[in-house]
Amino acid sequence: MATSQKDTRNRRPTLSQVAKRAGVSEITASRALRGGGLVAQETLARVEQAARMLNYVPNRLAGTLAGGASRQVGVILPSLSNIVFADVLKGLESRLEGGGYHPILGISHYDAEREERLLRDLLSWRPAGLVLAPACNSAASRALLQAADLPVVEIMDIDTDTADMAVGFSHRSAGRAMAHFLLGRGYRTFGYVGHDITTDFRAKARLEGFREGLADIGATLTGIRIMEGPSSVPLGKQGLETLLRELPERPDAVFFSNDDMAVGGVFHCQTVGLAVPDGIALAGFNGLSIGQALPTPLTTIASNRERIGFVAADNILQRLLGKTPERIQRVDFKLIPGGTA
Amino acid sequence: MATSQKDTRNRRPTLSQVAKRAGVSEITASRALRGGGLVAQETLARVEQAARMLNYVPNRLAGTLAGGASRQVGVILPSLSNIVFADVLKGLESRLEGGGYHPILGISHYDAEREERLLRDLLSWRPAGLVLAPACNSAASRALLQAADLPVVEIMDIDTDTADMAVGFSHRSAGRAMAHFLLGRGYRTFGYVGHDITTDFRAKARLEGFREGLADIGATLTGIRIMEGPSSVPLGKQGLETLLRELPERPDAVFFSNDDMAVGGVFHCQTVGLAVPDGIALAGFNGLSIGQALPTPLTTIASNRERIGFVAADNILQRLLGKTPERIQRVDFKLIPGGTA
DNA sequence: CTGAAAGCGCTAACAG
DNA sequence: CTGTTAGCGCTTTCAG
Repeated sequence: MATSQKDTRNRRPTLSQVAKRAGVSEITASRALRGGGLVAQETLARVEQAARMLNYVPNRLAGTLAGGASRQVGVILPSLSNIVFADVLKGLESRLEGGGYHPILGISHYDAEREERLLRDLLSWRPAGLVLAPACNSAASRALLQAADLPVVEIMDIDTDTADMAVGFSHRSAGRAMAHFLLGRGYRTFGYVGHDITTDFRAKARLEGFREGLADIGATLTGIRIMEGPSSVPLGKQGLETLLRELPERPDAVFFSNDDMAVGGVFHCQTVGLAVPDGIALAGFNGLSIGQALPTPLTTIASNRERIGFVAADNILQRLLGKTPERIQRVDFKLIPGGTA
Repeated sequence: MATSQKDTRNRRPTLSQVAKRAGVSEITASRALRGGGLVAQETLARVEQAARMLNYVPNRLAGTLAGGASRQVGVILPSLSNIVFADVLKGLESRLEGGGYHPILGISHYDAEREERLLRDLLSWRPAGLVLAPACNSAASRALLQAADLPVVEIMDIDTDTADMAVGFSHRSAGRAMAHFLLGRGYRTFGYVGHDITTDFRAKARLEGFREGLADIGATLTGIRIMEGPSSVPLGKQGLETLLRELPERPDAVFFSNDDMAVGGVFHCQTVGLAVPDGIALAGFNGLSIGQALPTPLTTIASNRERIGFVAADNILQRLLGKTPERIQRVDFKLIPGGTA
């Protein structure tokens, strides 16, 4: 009876079975399997063989609960709708994987409440660390993080207050940089086409920076078009079309919330036969490969997203090794002149 | 001494502390917090308050170990380099999140050995289920899955043997469909530009299907250009350029391994002033929004990637509820005529 | 180098 | 509706 119950409930071999088979105690089997040379060569071989024969897969829930380190890292991203956060995740995963760690993922959809719930959920798995691209700056989230007492890396922007560590660059500065570049090219009237900035506060920071940059010589935005929904190529196409229709005079240059949107702008111009950059100059943000493959490469600002993910993961791992990386790590943007502005 | 040790090691409040504070036993607190109405209203309120005051975050490692269901789902994808698998992951996450589950992620990089290691690693967390886009068909992986005794969904292609459940469509059929469509349009000579098909066996299946489809009327591929590295817009651009340079006669139509590559092809034609589709017809695969936003929308085959992820997650959850979804669930492709072929 | 004992934080199984 | 008892599978002490 008791046997049959065990059979149905959990047939997976346990460490104790491995130990029995190898003729050693549980703890010796444990030490052998975890490596570290605390066990005689011969014993090690016997345990390893026993494990192999039984097709043993350790139970890390038990291991972690008993005091081992977790080897899971919580990751909260606001979206997976464009390649940007996929790139970040790729960088994260590649560094974590190297250390034997795995990301547990949550998507906040730029929603504070959701972010908070995710934080709680992921924390309940007692991860070794946390990486998040904050969707906003909620006090509740901050409190949770502070109390959690584990390495936390906030990624993408470094302008907001940091609970623990931050990796990324200043989006505000990026906006300013683009403003200055376009001014340097001689453009004097400007438009902006963006996706929903009430949710994407980094896009908003870029826009603010852009405005500040223009203000440095007294220039301003003559037209702004904010589209609803997540950014995309079609949305940018539609956005530029709308902006130009609404505006009495065509601006010299248009800055887009990101490259997806800007490529859409390029397509609009191709469609209506408007020359770029002579008829109108266009600039994006992110440095996606698609923009660079256009017949006329897109003027944009490259962000090193994969590296941001990689460095963030690395910071967590460093911390777990007892080191203390810089609180704020810059992975800076780079302006790409391109040919559209 | 003992106290100070406890302080440093783990200051997080436990269920027992919550229980004490609420004046009930641990198990009552447990029942209260898990919901289900097994506890008196008043008791529930007291426990909830105690938990809130202590800022209690349950330890799911302990919970799962003690017999609860895991609420983690292992996910293995071959790549995050283009939007395709990000879309899948998005669909997966959105369904899992609704059920209170979270994905633990691994990227196989189309490598069998790596996939196997990931499988072991993820299994060691005792997930409630597994979703994977197989990178290949390794026997070792299959054995692991069979022995694991948990719901497993293989996604993307449904042509290969399925260990448990499968969600997706036949990539071979997709290739055939495109061949037939192009033949129907009157094209008679064909080229192919792809990325590395030794690793991406789904792209390979599409190519084989395409060949078969052409063979149905005795047509063949006059030129094939396989590029190294992961697919991208620049790679497709370069690929078409190379193909056309190498070929004595320009083919009527070129099929690309996917939309990223095909958009690159479109850009090449724009660059050299080759008319599409009159000078040359181009077709892709995936139905990415970028292709549809081109001045001339790309002829392609749309795959419903987000839905594949969603359905896969749903199958896992169904299974955990004791239901038995169809072993093979079709989320079919759809040919989009577009204007480039 | 190996082992015995104790316990991580929680929940299933029985009782009341 | 609530409590007691006994683990889950592993690792940390502390002893040899």
